[in-house]
Amino acid sequence: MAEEVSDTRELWRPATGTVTIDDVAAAARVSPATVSRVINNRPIVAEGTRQRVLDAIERLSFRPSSLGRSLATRRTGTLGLVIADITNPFYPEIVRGVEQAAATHGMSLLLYDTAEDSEREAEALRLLGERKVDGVIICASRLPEERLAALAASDTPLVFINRQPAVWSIGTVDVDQEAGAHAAVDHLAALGHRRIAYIGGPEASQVQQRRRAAFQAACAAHDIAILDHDIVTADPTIAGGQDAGRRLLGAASSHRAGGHPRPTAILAYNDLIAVGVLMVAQADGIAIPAHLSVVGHDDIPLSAALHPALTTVRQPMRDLGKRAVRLLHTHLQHQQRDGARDAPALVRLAPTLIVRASTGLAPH
Amino acid sequence: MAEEVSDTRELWRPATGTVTIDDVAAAARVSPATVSRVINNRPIVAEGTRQRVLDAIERLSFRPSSLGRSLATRRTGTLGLVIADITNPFYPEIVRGVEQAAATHGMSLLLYDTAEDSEREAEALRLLGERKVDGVIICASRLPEERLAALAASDTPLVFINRQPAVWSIGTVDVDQEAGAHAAVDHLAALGHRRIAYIGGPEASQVQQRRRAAFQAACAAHDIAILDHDIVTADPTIAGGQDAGRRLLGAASSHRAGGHPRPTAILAYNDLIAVGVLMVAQADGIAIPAHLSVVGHDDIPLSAALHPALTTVRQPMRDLGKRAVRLLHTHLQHQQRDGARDAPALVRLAPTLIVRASTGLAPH
DNA sequence: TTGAAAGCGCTAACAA
DNA sequence: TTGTTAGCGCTTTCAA
Repeated sequence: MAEEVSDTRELWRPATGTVTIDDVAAAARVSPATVSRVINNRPIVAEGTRQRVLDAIERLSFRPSSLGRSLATRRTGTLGLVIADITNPFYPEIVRGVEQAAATHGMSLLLYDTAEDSEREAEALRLLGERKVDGVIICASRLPEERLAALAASDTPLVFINRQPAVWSIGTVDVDQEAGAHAAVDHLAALGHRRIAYIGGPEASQVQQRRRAAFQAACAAHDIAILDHDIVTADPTIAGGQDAGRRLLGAASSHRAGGHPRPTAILAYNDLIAVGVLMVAQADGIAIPAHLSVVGHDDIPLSAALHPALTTVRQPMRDLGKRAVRLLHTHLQHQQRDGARDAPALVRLAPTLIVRASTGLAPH
Repeated sequence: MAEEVSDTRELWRPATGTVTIDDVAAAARVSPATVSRVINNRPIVAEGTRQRVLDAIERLSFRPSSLGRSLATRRTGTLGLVIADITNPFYPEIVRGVEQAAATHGMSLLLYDTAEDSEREAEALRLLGERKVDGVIICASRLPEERLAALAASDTPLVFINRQPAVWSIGTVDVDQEAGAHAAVDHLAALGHRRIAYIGGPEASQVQQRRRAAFQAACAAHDIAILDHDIVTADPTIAGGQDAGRRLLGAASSHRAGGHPRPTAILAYNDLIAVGVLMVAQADGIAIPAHLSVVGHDDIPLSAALHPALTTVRQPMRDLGKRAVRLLHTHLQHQQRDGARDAPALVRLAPTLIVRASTGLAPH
């Protein structure tokens, strides 16, 4: 008889396509509430009942819908991750870190790649607002403060990677850019370099601003003067680096030969730019590191594979991702008990200078 | 008076935290249905009413919850994307393609990075089953057919990238591996190479199987004999390539000097492996391409930046992603009109041999 | 230990 | 053109 009923159900169901908790309840001759208790491992279910329910679940191959559940519990088990450029090898490492940490808590990832476009960043934030994710991690936000504030007005917990916004948020995980730039300049100074150029990245990036300022401070600390035209900016790509490299190296040698001999060392905003510089230098017959030393930032896998291998300020990418998730997760736990909002947290990780073959003694 | 009411509402709301469609309806003095019509741009709303509703939405800063909507419409506007390894530069390009195409249709991306682990792939598929995404794209599935069949039993439309499974699915987008391997071998043969080795990737990868088979067929077509120990496998990483390179190059010269002189050319499963080979060759003083020619697969950005730059069989990564979304999307449209299921589609894209500096005339 | 009932936020007939 | 009503699939008091 019970078979009859469940059979009928199973015949009905294919019409709509989905097996629901009510189907399982009917098949197991219990109430939906009990099925809910079983799938959520509530201990207060008689063993016999539990088995009957589990059987029915198996028989109907029931998959509880997270939509219904989310609506009822106000939890989606989903994290939003907004990143600036997935094709820049820096970011996949962060995604990996976030993904792993999220998986630990059984959470899924809604990914938005903004392609360094703040409009798309805004759109992603808008979409995430509707999707009621449990939290959002923004990696390398390019949005101006005002717009950020407007979008962050939502009640979704927000964690930033590599940006400390003025707006309220759970917190920020970033890297001590000052320490990184100092280490790089110290290294170059120790090699005897007195003329160092800096190739910056996207001006909208807080990291870029901090790296440049730290570079200037570090040079000052070493009594190294910086020529105005030795600070340039570039797209944070290999092509951008080639372009900037040509301006920095080509201009000096051809247009104003003798006027401003070219710098003996270059610090780049990221490794991709540094790689571009390496390429144009080699094409121009400028020997690395004999004639020119180059230092990057990030330590993407590519950097170790190059010839010469790139000296760079390594960023702990995976950790950035993991710590961001941890921040979010502890906040979510906290929030459940008491609704209190703590002050924004700041987790600052240390970079590491990785010395490789692209830096050497200053020429002369 | 209306002000009074909405004010009261606004004071109430913060308690629960969310503004709902009912709040807006009350504030605008219309029914929830009308608010729904407005936010979905249904044309049958009087202009005056629409304005009142829009005002209320603005005033309460109402963000419709996609959870409620999804539950009611049975559409989530979300795509699942399962990829094998986000840190392999091959995949971010595909993610970018998928993301862009998905954004075109206003869809979001649930990303799962399996780290080349089929258990995590299974877990991702399980999670996606509960999340009722509108469709799933699996890029480089590593799951054995049986398990895939079990998991694919779900009613979620499935599109594969770079795998043609036996199980039913919407379809597959892949690359003509045979054409790629043939082009590579033709190129090497034309340069006079008669001893070519192949370094394979993950055996669970259908692409790997097809590339190796095509390599063998192409060699046969050129009357090139393949030595057994000239076919090896490696992790699809730079480290894996270094390892395989050492086995292939080191073993020949040291252990059995004179017995089997080393191959004069190597075709690698992917560019990362090829880069690893390049590195150990250079470390061992084997000149590229004078003593050894190397060809990779993919054309990741790194490949053009190397010295020597890598000759490789370029895969149209972005297009793979875009076409996969297109397949899914047209299916979803189709499905709405008639529930008919078409036969699985197969979109096969052409690779391109990119000749660079890592290949040259065979020695002698 | 179990069930009944209400409700999470939205849409979609059907009426009016 | 608008409102009423009934769900979508699940959880969760409160009673039994």
